Amino acid sequence: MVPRRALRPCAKRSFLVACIAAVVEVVMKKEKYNPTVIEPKWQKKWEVDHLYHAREDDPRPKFYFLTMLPYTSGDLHIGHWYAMAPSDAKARYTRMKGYNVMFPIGFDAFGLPAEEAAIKHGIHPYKWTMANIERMRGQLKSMGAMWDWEREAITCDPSYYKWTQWFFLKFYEHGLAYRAMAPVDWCPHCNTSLAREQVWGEDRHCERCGTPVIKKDLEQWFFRITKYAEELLDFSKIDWPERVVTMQKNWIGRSEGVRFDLGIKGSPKKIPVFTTRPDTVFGMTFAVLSPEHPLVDELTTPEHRAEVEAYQFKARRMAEIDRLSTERERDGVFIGTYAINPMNGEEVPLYIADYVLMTYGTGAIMGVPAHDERDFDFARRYGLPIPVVIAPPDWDGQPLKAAYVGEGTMVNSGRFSGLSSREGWEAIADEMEQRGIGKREVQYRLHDWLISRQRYWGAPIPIVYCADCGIVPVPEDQLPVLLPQDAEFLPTGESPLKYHKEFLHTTCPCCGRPAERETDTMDTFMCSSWYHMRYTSPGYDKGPFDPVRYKYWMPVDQYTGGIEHATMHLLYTRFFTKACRDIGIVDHDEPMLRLFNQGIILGEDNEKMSKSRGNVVNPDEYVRTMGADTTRAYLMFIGPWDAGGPWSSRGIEGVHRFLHRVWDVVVNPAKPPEGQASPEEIAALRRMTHKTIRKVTDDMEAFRFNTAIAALMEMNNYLLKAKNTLVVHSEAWSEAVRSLILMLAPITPHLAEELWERIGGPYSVHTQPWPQWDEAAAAEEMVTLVVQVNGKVRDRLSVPAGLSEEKARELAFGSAKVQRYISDRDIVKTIYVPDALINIVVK
RNA sequence: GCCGAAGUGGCGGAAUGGUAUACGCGGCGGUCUCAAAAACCGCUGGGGGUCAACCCUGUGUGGGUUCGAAUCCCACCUUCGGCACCA
Repeated sequence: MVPRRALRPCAKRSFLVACIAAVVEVVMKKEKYNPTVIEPKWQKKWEVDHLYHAREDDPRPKFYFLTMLPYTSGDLHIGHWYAMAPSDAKARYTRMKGYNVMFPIGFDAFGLPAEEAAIKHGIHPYKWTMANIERMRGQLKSMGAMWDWEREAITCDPSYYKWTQWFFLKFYEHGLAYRAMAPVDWCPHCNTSLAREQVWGEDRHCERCGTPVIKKDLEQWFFRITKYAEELLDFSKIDWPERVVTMQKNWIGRSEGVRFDLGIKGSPKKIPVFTTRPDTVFGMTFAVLSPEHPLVDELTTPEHRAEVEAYQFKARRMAEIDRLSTERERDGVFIGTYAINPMNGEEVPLYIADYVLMTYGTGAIMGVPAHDERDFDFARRYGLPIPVVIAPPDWDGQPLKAAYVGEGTMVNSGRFSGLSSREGWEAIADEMEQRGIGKREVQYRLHDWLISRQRYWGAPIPIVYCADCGIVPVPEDQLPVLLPQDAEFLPTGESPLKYHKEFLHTTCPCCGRPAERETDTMDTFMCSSWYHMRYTSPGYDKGPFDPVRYKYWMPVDQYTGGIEHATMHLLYTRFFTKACRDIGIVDHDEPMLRLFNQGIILGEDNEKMSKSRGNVVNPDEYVRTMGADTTRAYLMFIGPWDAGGPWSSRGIEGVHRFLHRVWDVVVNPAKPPEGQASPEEIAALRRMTHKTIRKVTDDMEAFRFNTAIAALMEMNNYLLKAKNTLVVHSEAWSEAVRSLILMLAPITPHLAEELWERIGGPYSVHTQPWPQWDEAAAAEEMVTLVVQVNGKVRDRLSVPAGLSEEKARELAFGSAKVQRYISDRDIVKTIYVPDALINIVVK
């Protein structure tokens, strides 16, 4: 409080004026909208009444509405609000439409930031995470969303990760989890390996910290997601945004081709290669192995060995360090051996080059410079011939200046010459298959999912390594493998588990002799791949979920969240479901039937919000000053939800004013003299009400919150004018007010509940059915008929709806404004769009 | 480079073949006030006009289809997002 004497004279005066105004208001009984009072009041009541607890014995059809769970980073920012408030509005709307809606919430609680905090501030990750959850719960509750808190799940809780480990064991048992030595992406800052999906951008940086990654050879655990590559390309059972579907398709990267064997001069060995262009095989003038190809050593002749090994060394260093160069030279080294083209018996030099990746196809390719850009560059560099075998449509027979990768007519291709490249593709593939030297094959870009993380704060991988028994899964009845509480966090970032003797040393579950535990933990995306399953029955302890309740709720009917998870969480969770189905744990194919991706909320300066830019919006502040309802409604009003957009502190004030005016319409209607409004006035009011219900219903269905709110604003503006007229005494007025409150309920739940109570509605507004519109009441009696001459608007006429064409034409031709443009011209024709427009075409 | 989305007043946006700019912000004018703020009421794309009627023009740029195009087609430009030698 400011001491009284600190007030300057003018401040003193305005204080007095404010006091007088307040007194006047009380005397006049004009009550003001006060969200800071009504919001906590209703939140408390809803909680006490378990208003949002979803039950399985409800007779209405079930609807599982889910929003991606938040990560326990510590503070709820406006981005969380943007993801959750509109989603809550849609869930509430769905409930009012007659569904038994479950809208759960939980926390994604494992992960690096907790561990970083431990290293930096000496606070245990568990404590840090739990404190954050406590704080976030309070912030989430201030939003007034209809979350069923009784279903809350926290992924770092042993009662949760026990089942994460259980899923791992099931996957292992069914051959879907395996351990392999592989060159993996390693973040030198986070000191852990990463899945391919977590490495981003041109410079291949770590998704979390931005540090460029390096390659490291490590023994790691993988999930066999590639087994599902083909099925994951099938989106026919789900209704997901095209954007996500495209991204997943590209990520999986299916390509059809032929795998065939190249011969080797002076050796019975074969080199399998993969190509998507078997039609170009006669244009092969060299072949290339990846530097890491297992045959390199054997096929390198002594006189080339030194050079080859130097290149291999260089390639390896490149893979580890030099990842920033975008303009990579396509160089390589001849290894002294010749490969044989099985189609024409030609001998071609065999190279190694780092543009051929060991991780795709067979790690070896045929080099067809005329019809592949990379091969073209390579052949140019080493002076290799570039014969054309697919003639471009208007080819003049001259050497190509660039690779031609399109379709054309086959030339210089033996008996295949003259075929179109498309026909030749099939013909050559057929011949290779008949001769037993090749086979049609589908390749995917997708790699298996690397789940090992060399960090502490994750679910331990339930595996024991025994000198005698090898890899031994921890038996189910010994789950969970608990994370030790007393771990030491080293600033080197190395996993504390490695140095925790009691954790590391154990006995083999198989033979009972001393053995060591796996010290890596699981990728947190493993935890979030099944959290939606857990929500169906969170306390259940005989399995990850209660099969009966699971069957009732699953699959998720509507999922919402950010697009950034398109090729990570959203792909993993689909894989997870399919894997569980094949194991027999679940009986459906897809986890989430419909998906909606919200956009990103930007700072007031139209830039991405960040502390360094100083453009971060704190939702708590707005909740304190303007209320949660205003903040919710404003976020929905900014623009289309999937587009995101910049925050505006002026914009939110506009929405706040709107809510004040709603309050004014409902709580403080004027008192016009007694009397009856005219039938026309009543019809007009009803038209407004029913048109608005129709518009808002359509918009809510399609997630168009911005235009729904605009329609409610229009209706309220109408009511503000009407409230001084006699219509306030009519049933149409009560209907209008009721409808307005009901339509606001999903968007501004506290305000709606308060107003609903004040008009005497039965508690709660959120259990009321959504209002229905009457098409007849919504229909316009008079419409504006636009009169055009040659497509230019020349007049606007107010006419009764449903006007006949003849009558419309008569009126249009009767218009003086129109006559000016048609009087001395020939009328070619008229076009009539009922209740909208008439266009007179003249010459 | 390839793939995808999008370009509309001063700003966020609305309109997906038929009145361009709904709704909100901002701005201008007014009411209330000693004054200001708040609130409320008007006006508000640009240019012209005897500032009235009215006219011209206008949805990234240039073409096209159509009686009529922000909307459909072609080419280009810009911005954002995804992919990164995937044979």
